[in-house]
Parts: sequence; structure tokens; C-alpha cells
Amino acid sequence: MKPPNTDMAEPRRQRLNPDERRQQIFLCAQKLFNARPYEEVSVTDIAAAAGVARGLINHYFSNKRGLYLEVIKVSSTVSEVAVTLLPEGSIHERIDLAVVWFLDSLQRSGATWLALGSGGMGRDPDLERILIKAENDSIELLIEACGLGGRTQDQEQIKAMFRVYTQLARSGAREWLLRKTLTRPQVHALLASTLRAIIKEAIPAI
Amino acid sequence: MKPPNTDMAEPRRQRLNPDERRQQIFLCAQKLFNARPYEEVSVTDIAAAAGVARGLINHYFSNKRGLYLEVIKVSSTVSEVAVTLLPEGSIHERIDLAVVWFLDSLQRSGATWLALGSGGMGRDPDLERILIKAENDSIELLIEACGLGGRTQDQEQIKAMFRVYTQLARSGAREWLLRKTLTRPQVHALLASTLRAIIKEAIPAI
DNA sequence: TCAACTATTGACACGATGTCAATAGTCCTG
DNA sequence: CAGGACTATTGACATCGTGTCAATAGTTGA
Repeated sequence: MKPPNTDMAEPRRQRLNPDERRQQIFLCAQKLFNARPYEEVSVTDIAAAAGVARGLINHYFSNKRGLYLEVIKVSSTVSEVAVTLLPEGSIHERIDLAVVWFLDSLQRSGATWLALGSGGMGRDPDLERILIKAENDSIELLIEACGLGGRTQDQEQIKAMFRVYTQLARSGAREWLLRKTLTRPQVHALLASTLRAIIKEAIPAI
Repeated sequence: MKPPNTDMAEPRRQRLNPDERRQQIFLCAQKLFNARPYEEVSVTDIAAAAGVARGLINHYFSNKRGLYLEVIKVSSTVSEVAVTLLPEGSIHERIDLAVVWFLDSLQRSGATWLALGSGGMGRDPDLERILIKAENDSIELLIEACGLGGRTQDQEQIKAMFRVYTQLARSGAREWLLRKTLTRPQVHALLASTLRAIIKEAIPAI
């Protein structure tokens, strides 16, 4: 696999500072995990990419899964989302504006990230995490916009419900932007009416 | 593992009709795949559960993945009975029953069906086709249950809206069964209220 | 220069999957 | 009711992936 090196000066073992070595292995793993799904990347592959013995990976990272999680963790901290403030108004208006804001920002960012969620191409754990982070941010924004920020008691469950809702919103946007089976007003009606229903019926049921 | 059988009459090898044997293995696999995710179920486990040599699984099913796909296929297929089971009644009642039916069948099939969207194995065209087919079926069932089967004019858009809704349902079920952040009644309220909202507000807006 | 120190290796043990020839129930015929 | 043909079933084998560990070889400091 590795082409024979004409340069003979290269030592058999290259001894690096642990931090550097760890970093190097990490970068190789990151590249591989971004290219292929978890099961299709073997530790042997990572070791080969890093030009290192397989055992060394297990020395620096507890196991394959640990390395994978670390890759995920790091790439998830990179994302940042612009938080927009929503104006005051009646709940009905605020919901409507929240939906408008959501669809606007979606239209602006293009269909690219939308396709990644469940669309046609291979899974990318890196982007996956970024999307989850972004999703979390939208959830908190939504909760704020709906005037539910104060309740700390059932916050976890409210969050869960909004997390469910964002899937609906995401899917609705997909029908609009990708499949083009629905128009924007239709998606708007869909998202607004369901969000109202959740706030008026599902949340109180907690 | 297997308790020693005091009954000595049991033959070493139990020879079955291929169809029966296949079915038996299939049922064991189904049970295991519903209890644990794909990677955590070994062919050895399935063989042990079926009281059969490991090689026999590969004889009846091309490989582990093939067996898994078959389990998915069956458990994601909407039973014909379900259609006839939906009774007459007010829209409100029928919606409620549809949600109950959905959650019931989900609870039965366990985490198998849910894990498909995100975790589990890498992308698989076969799996993809199976899921799309299953989704289409549930959508048509839902449309029927909601008394919208007659309208042929906007059928495409109605379908699209229900496709969006199934994503909500799926996501809600995930919160309930996998993340355990919501209880079943809460998910029920969430699904029912949003479905009502879609029918009363979003569909007429078409 | 030599001796601790430790980064790195390579071999080992283990478990999982898939293949295949050998084996043993079952059926059918003479 | 043999006994042979048919085939469902087995168990061993080859391969691959992961994790562990003592041995090895760069590196550093006295």
C-alpha cells in the first residue's frame, strides 16, 4: 500500500510528542469518518492513513468508538447561528412571524443543508452534529418567541416537543424547496397551524 | 445457555420443512432486532435463540444484512387489517384512533423501525426503497382514515402534507421510545392535536 | 556516552461473519 | 420393510476486525 520511500533517511519509527501524535491521528480519523460511515472505517484504515501501528490508536484513544465520539464532539462545537430577535405582539402574530423567520432563513441558506438531513447523499456525522446544534438554537429561539421561556419546570419536555416540531418544519421545507410539491404559503399554513395546535393543546397537556 | 433437557427423546437434529425453519429463524431474528440495534445482535445470538447452527442462518438468508432487511421490510409494512379496523365515527374520534393505532404498532415493532432514520448502518438503496414504500402506504392509510380519500384534485398536495406529518409522527415516537423525554400520552396529544390542525386549517388552505 | 524514560511496535487472544464439505433425518421406491 | 436418494443441518475452517500487552527503539538528560 505505502509506496517504497526512495529517501532512505526516514527512520523506521518516527517518535512524536504525544500531543502532536494524538492530533495527527485525530485528523486522519476525522477525515475518514467524514468520508465514510462509522462501520466502514476500520481502525486499520486510520492507522494506515496516519502511517502508524494499529495498536497506537488504542493507546491514545480508548477504543474506536471513543475516537469517533471525539471527532463528533469537536466538530459539533464549530457551528454558530445568528440569533435574531423577534418583536413583541400577540401569540398568534409571534407564531406567524416565527414561521416567516424560519422560512426566510431557510430560503436564504439554500437547499444545501436541507438535503443533508435525510436527503440523497451519504451521511456526514460532522454536519449532522452541526445541524443538531443549529436545531437546538432554533428550538430555544422558538420557545422564546412563543413566550414559554419562563417555565423552567417542564423545560425538558417542552424542548422535546419543539424538537419534534422542528422535524416537521424541516420536512415541510423539504417539500417546498426540494420536491416542490407545496408552495410557500401552503407550508406556512401547515407550520403555523401545527405550531398553534402544539402551544394550545399539547403543551398544556404536560 | 440452553437448559439440559430431561426429556431424552429429543433428536439431535430436528429436521423441519424449509419454510417452517425459515419462518422460525425469521421470528427469532425479529424479536432480537426489535430488542437491540443491528450491531449488537450477532448471528450467533440468532442461531442460539432458534436452537440452530450458525451456518443455517447463512443458508436461509444470504447474510446478516439480508436477514435484517427482511425483518425491516415486514415490520414496516402496514398490515391490511389496519385499514379495515378503522371504524366509523366523527373525524375527531377517527383521528384519535389513527394515532392510537400508529403508536400501538410502533410500540410493537420496537426500536427497529425508528433507528432507521439516523443510527444503524450506512445508507442502503434497498432499505431506502423499502422505507419509501412503507411510508407511502401509511400515508394512504392516514388519508383514508381522515376521510380525505375522495378528493382526487389536490391529492398530490394532500399527500405531501401527510408526508410532512409522518416525519412529525416519526420524530415524536423517537422522543417517546428512544430518548424517553416524552410519555406516550404526551406524544399522543402532540400527534393528535397537530393532525387535527392540519386537517382543519392547512388542508382547506390548499 | 550511557542509562532512564516512554513512544511505538508487533504479536497475541478473542469474537464475528461467511463458506463448504460432511453428516444425518426423511422420504420414496423396489 | 429394507435401503438408497435427497437434502436439511451441522461443525470446522478461513478471514477479518478489535483490544491488550510485553518487547523494542527513539529521545532526553546527567
